[in-house]
Amino acid sequence: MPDQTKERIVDAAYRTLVRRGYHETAMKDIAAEAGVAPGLAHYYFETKEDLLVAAIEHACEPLMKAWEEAGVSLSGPMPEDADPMMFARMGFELAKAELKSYGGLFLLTFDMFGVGLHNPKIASAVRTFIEERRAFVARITRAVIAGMAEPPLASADAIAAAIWGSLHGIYLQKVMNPAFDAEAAIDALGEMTMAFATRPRTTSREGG
Amino acid sequence: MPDQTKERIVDAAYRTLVRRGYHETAMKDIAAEAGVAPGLAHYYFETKEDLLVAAIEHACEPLMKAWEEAGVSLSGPMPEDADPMMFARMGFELAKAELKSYGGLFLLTFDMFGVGLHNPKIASAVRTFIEERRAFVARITRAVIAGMAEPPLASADAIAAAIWGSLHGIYLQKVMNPAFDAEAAIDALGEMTMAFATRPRTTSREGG
DNA sequence: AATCTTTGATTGAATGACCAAACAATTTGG
DNA sequence: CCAAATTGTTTGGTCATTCAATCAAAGATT
Repeated sequence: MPDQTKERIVDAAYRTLVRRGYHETAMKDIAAEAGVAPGLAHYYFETKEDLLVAAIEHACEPLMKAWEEAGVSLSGPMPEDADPMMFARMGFELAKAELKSYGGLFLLTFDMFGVGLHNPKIASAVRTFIEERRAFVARITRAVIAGMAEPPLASADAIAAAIWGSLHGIYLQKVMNPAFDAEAAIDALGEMTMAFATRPRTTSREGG
Repeated sequence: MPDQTKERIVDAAYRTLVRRGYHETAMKDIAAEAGVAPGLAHYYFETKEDLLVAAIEHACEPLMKAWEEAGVSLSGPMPEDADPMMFARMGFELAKAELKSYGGLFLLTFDMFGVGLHNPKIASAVRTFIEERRAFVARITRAVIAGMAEPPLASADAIAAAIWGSLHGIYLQKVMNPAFDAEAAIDALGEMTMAFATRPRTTSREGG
């Protein structure tokens, strides 16, 4: 049952990498967790890097599924008939939902970011990871902007980068300090965003 | 000249850690960069972790100095006579200025975040690092809120967490992809924040 | 049906390299 | 002469990756 074996190794990699971190996890630890000889892990995955990427993709699957069940796909187009503001609101709700269920994925992802700082193969995976998610936020942002009384000075991409960045930063604070109230922070981000999106037209804007 | 030696080691640690990353840097590499025997690095710093923390604190010094010269201190009180909105605007300008000068510090900091995920000693340094900066943003936020026509639902701490998080997330995107337009993203964050802070009083807010 | 063959899956030990930390020995400066 | 500074080696352990050998199952051949 070769397929099940590969799956078992990826699954063991996920658990082990979450528990101990990339640099503190040895290939033989993952193999042991999978109940398999060290060599077999290399039979299926040439390098530890490949296993890290596979583990993250594997761990993202349920999240992707949850989004698609909510009618959203990371890379697909946004349904044109839907209210963009409703989509934005739903995005923040989903972001809060992630907090409850995907602690392990956060750890793994942030670990990947750290490794990616000095590892080209992982760095490219990181760039793809970020780009996908930022583009997703940007699609919603564009739709919201289209409905604004006074369009913002900033581009949709820049706003999306700021919003995705905030979510990332909030997750980071949560991972680093479980007592941190990430829900409140996401609510604050949502309040700011909504206030911005619904602000009335002004003839002269203050500031220089 | 023991003091200069210690300084030389910290400086070498900074350069080496930025160039190669924590896990790819050996104590002997730092020692070599400092032109010193491996044992001497351990003479001044018991563990590699201590050296990482020291290198970051060392690298933060010029940044702190820049802030203090601008009349701001990370932990001190905010001058009561100043216009809070002006402080907020200046904060975003300083955030943009950091982009130009402190690339190495970003790398080191993000590396520290990664290491901190599974290393208690570093994790505590990370928590302190984040907490200091978030508290700084929160002080400005509190002052801004005091001047708002309609106070926000979210607390100043939650808003500060969202704003600091956004800055962090923007820096991350910049580090991972130098072509990323981080200035535009910070401008977008600033525009959102300012629009939020200056929004007019509303009797009934939409949504629910 | 019985035996040989091939191929992929799997094993576990070996390789070659690395490193943090400890330590004993030496130098320097007061 | 002493204590702090400094050296460079040793220790005791780590690990990713390789590899030769074994195993199982599916055909192929007789």
